[in-house]
Amino acid sequence: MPEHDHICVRFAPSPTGYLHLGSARTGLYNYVFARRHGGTFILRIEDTDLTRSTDEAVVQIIDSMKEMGLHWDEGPGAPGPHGPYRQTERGDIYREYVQKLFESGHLYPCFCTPEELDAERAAAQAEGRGWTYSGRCRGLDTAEVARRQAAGEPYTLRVRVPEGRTVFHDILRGEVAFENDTMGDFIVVRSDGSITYNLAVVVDDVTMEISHVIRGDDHISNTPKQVVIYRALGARVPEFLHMPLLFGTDKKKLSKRHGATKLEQLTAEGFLVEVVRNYLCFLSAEFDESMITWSLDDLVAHLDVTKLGTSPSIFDPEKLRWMNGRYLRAMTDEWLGDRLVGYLTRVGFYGDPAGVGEIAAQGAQALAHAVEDAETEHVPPTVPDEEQEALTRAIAPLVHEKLEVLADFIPMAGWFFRPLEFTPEALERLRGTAGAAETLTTAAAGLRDLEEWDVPSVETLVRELPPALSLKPKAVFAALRLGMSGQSVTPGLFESLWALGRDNAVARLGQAAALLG
RNA sequence: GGCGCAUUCGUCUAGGGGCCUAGGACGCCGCCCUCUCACGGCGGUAACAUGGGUUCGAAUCCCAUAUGCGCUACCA
Repeated sequence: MPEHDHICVRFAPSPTGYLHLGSARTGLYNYVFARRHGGTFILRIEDTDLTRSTDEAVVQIIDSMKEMGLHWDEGPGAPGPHGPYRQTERGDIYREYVQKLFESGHLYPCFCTPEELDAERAAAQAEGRGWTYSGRCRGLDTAEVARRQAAGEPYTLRVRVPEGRTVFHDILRGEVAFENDTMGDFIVVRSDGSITYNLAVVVDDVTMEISHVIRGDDHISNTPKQVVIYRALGARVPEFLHMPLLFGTDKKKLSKRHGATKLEQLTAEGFLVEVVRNYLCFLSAEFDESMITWSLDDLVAHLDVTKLGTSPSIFDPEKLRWMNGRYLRAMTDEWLGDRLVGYLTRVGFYGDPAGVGEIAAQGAQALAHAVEDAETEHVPPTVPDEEQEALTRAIAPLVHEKLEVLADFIPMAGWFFRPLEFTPEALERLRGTAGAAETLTTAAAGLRDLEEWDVPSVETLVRELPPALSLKPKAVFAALRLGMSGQSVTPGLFESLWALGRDNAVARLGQAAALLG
């Protein structure tokens, strides 16, 4: 996009809640675009809606941005030449521009009351006609305006929209045209003196010298109004890029009903930010496996925002899971160990392995909700003791290829951290396994007497068991697996026994054998 | 209602007039590998919204229709 001397983009969320994944995606693309073209990335908070905006939401948005690694050049906490960066702090600027527009004759006062307008609108609706403002106050002469203002009649300021059509360029769709009479003379300053969204964005984008407006395509219909304002201001109209929206699996705009829609919840479920970030980028773009492990810098180097698709994409948790697993497997065991320790700490696993295990058994979302509750109440997570941390790192290689999300660690390996325990079903299964008691006692004795405590020795011993006891290997493995863990699904048997440590392994098998007696 | 945007397997997409009996990925199914669960490998299932044009030839161009979404506010 080289025709601009300086590329400057902005991401402008309104702080009415946490950072929605769809918005996160918009922020991402803005960031990538800015970095790719050596431009400036501004974070602007659109908090003109006082009733819905909260400072807490601002903090959350900032946290999410930081977690994704999206650093802004200018914005909250990063002062620059285009500040302030919250709309509520830009009142003087807006007033100045309203003055300008008014003096140049692009604005006129309108004394129509909301009631009158509503009535007109209702009438038009009843007849099945479209409605736009009639322009009744457009031709009021100055004397009358002065008289009514003096009388204290409330009024709004409307834009004198010119005849003709408004055409703008969208990078993804080309020329988009609107007939001007479909927008009517719209309000830009309310009767209480506050200004409306369409004016605020334009003034902000003009004063911030934004060269490219990258936002969701739900803004396409607003764009012609904004273009009219740019023209009235004599300002250069930026390039637009309206990205397709993100939907849930029911083809509706993504919302809380679709489960995880915010980054924090996804990471609490065991997804990695890096993966969520990349996944968000690859929607609306061609998928290539090598992209899975891309870093933010790779994204900047390879992702061409101007080649996105134009139809809405659906957020597919299944594919995200798969990508997460691929990413995990591409990393080293040490890396996985670090991440697991961090994740398990966050979800409170080390403080209560059994309790967290139960919650996790109800599903990743249940776990995420529990984490969210703890975090909003600022409950400090329990850090692992030395033994727990070492055990986690020792197990990491054993579960590495079995994990799709980090949370999968808990059902797969949580038993390592708890005393041996059986559900009635598990015990039943152990009883039903041929030669279980004999297998357990023999194995326990063998392990106790093993010369070297390493995986090959354990394996050799265990593999000698079936012929020695005249049992099928399957039966022997099943008995030992159940006997050491109380579960029928675990990481590899030999490795698990080894990781347990000799004493622990022998003790567990002994306990299990005792239960059968 | 008006205006706008969108429309290829269930999902993400490739495709920009003949290379398409439409390719890849997730999911799903089957087989192989295998101590459970997985990983991995192999194979399979499944789509051009509909109707008209234009053209020797259309998933690709044009027009309608349908469907979805958005805007149509003194919301952002």
